[in-house]
Amino acid sequence: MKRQGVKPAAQSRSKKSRDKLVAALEHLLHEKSFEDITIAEIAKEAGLSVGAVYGRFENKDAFIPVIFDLYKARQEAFANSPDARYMPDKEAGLRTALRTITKMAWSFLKQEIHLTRATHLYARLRPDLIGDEWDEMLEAGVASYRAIVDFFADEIKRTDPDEAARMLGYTLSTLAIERGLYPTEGAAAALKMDDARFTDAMADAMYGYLTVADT
Amino acid sequence: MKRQGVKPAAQSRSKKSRDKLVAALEHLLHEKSFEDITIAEIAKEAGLSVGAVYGRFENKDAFIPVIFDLYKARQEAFANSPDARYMPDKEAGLRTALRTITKMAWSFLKQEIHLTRATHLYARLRPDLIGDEWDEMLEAGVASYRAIVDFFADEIKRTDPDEAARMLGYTLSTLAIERGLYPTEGAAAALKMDDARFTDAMADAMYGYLTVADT
Amino acid sequence: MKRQGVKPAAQSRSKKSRDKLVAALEHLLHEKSFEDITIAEIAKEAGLSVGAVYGRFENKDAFIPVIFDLYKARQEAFANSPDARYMPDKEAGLRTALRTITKMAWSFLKQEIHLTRATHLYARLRPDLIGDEWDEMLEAGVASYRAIVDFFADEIKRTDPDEAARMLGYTLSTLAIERGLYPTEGAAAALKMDDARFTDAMADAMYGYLTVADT
Amino acid sequence: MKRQGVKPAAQSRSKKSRDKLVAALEHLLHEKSFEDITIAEIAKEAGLSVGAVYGRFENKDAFIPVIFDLYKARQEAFANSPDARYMPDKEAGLRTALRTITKMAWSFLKQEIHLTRATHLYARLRPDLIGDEWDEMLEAGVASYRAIVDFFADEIKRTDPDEAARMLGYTLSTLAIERGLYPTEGAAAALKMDDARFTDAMADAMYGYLTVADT
DNA sequence: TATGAATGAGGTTTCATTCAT
DNA sequence: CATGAATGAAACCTCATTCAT
Repeated sequence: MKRQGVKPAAQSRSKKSRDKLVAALEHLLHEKSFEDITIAEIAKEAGLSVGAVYGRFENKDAFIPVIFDLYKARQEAFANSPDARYMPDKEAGLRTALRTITKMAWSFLKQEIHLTRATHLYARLRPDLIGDEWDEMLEAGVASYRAIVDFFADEIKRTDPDEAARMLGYTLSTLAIERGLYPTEGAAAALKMDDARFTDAMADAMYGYLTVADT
Repeated sequence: MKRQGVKPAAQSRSKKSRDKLVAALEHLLHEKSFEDITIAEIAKEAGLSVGAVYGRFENKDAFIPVIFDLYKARQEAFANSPDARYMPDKEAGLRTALRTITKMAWSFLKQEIHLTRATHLYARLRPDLIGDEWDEMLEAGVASYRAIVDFFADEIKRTDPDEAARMLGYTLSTLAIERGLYPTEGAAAALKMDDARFTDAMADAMYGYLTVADT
Repeated sequence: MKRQGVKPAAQSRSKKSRDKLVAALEHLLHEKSFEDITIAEIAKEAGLSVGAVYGRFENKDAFIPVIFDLYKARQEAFANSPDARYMPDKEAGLRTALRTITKMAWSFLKQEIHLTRATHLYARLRPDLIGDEWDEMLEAGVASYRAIVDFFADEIKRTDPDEAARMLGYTLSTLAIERGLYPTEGAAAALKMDDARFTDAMADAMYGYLTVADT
Repeated sequence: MKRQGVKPAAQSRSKKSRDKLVAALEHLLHEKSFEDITIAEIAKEAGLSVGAVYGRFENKDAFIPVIFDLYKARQEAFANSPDARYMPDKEAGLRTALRTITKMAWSFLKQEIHLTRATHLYARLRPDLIGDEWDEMLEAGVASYRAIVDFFADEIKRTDPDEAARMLGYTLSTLAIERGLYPTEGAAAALKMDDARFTDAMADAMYGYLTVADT
């Protein structure tokens, strides 16, 4: 499915321009929100003209899906990186598995805070601009959590493994992102723990959730 | 502490105008984000002129603390309402207590989604505009969770009750807000549960967390 | 002639209010230009309300003649003060007389810089708001210079004493005001002399002018 | 030194727009004060849009240095024009030289009254917006007067030639500007002379000043 | 008459988008 | 295709003046 608003790159020069613009945007996202970034700034940062931006992107909104795509690409890259190569180990048990997973997720988040922030924000502000891949990505996440749940089925007391996997995904993602993005504002401000303690606490909560019967 | 940017109201007419403006803003927040609301709209909604707005508020930013205050007031009102009158019951046990609490919190959230959304957003976008009361509110929340933790001390295995109370507060608040505000976007989109099941799941996760030894 | 725009004061309370307003305006003129002073500021400085200002003055412009009147009153007060009691002395001669006069004029100027500035500025910006008294004041000045010219007629070579008196008034006033009001800006900035040397230089220029035959 | 607030023009179209804006401003200055001129008027007069104005000038204040520059350029142009080509002549003497100079200065002033008015006003209202060139211009003026003083050294009785040159510059400039800009208001209103008589009177005053011993 | 809240016209400024070169 | 100047629709904000209390 062709992404709406993004123009095709007929020449390789264009492809390069597009990449420069995306890199420029990502760079600027480290400093300020997308809302506060102007087209002129993106152009300047990319070493291109304003007109060139509109040669590649139909309008400013067309950059938003790019942020999503970038985020998704980073996530996939991380999933395939040595840091994320993880094989669950029956011996070690569910709790250890969860602790490993939360550490990995946290590690990814720290690397990509600016993209996560923007993605997070615009998934809420402009949900209309996200494509179906978003759902696919979420479902892929659910599937990988489901694999864990199935792998440790004997330790787990939840009756609905799909629901359990979804709650697992939702909770870990939400808790990590909130603290990752806004450690000093909002609810996380009252959380007086270091990162290691925090990831373990999340793992413990999930361990408790999974191992408690849902009557 | 006088709120910066909000002008004092010497006449009662002025007080009424301020109230009208605040009510107008709150009403508009149901429909759109603060960013997208113009001063002219607030004025019109309040049945006043643009100048009257500036007579009460130094500039548009001066409305942001008002949103915080409103949110805080609603929370306090809820805490003192019959809906929130809850006495923990030793017989019923920790798990029941947590399920009651999550239901109550969820109920409040549903009532005040628009304020929560705005508060949540601007606590992140403009942290400079929040006063110290925010921290006080957070700490009050921690204290109430601490009371629960202490009350059910015999059921709880966590060694650090303060840390446990903070994790409790952080998790419940974060998970509820995320689903409450953005049920169909972001991580919550993959969460296929009804509200009752969701609040119970949160409660279970916290029950599991508290009753698992932290080795 | 009733001053246009200034309302009559029927009660003595009003008279007092008017005086308070005028004093407030004069005080504010020390700090900023009339243009930059708002009605609200004048009211506040006077300890009155905005409405009370409009009870005494039809509009903001109605304050301008007040500035003129104030200036005129100060000038008259100075003219009748011991500092300005000056009797020309034949023995001492014209040059000495001129030096005395320039010193006196300079002294007045230093006292009333803020009023002179405002008067000067608004005589140019809003000439329509000055009454006939201005011309009367100018002519009174010419008359007093004419008295000097006549008194020292034997030293003076100018054929037209009226013209000489007018040039005298114009030059002394203009040169003094420019340096007095804007010592560091404009032409005065290049004038590296102390005040005494400056007043003497003006006197010398006038002495030279009067004692040179006009062919 | 690049002028602050004025944006660089990369394309020649832009340069033309800037020129159009400056010309438009100058044209409007014939009719009203800078204060009373709006950005929209400048834009309209230049046949451009409001946005185009902000493309060339950071804000309204950025026009003020332009007025100064324009004034300076006009002065330099005049200095190099045939009208101002003047060689002092020992035979003719100092008095003749001064009369020629005052006539020339007056002639320039009459040509550029609107610019002089604006320059004069804003040098006082916004001294922060003038660059160093202003001082340079003043000193250049002093230097040219100093040349006259030195040239006619034998006729002159003043002991300090630098001071004499500065007083000469200050007096001629100040007296001419006052009458030139506000012939019917302020002190000049009482000056009943035609222009020729006035320039001669200024010359005579300066002649008298220079040829009187300063004891 | 006094008060000060309310009015609203008018100005400045921003920036996504277009388009002549 | 690239450039960046030009457009113009909003938005914010000010303050002299009015007017209900």
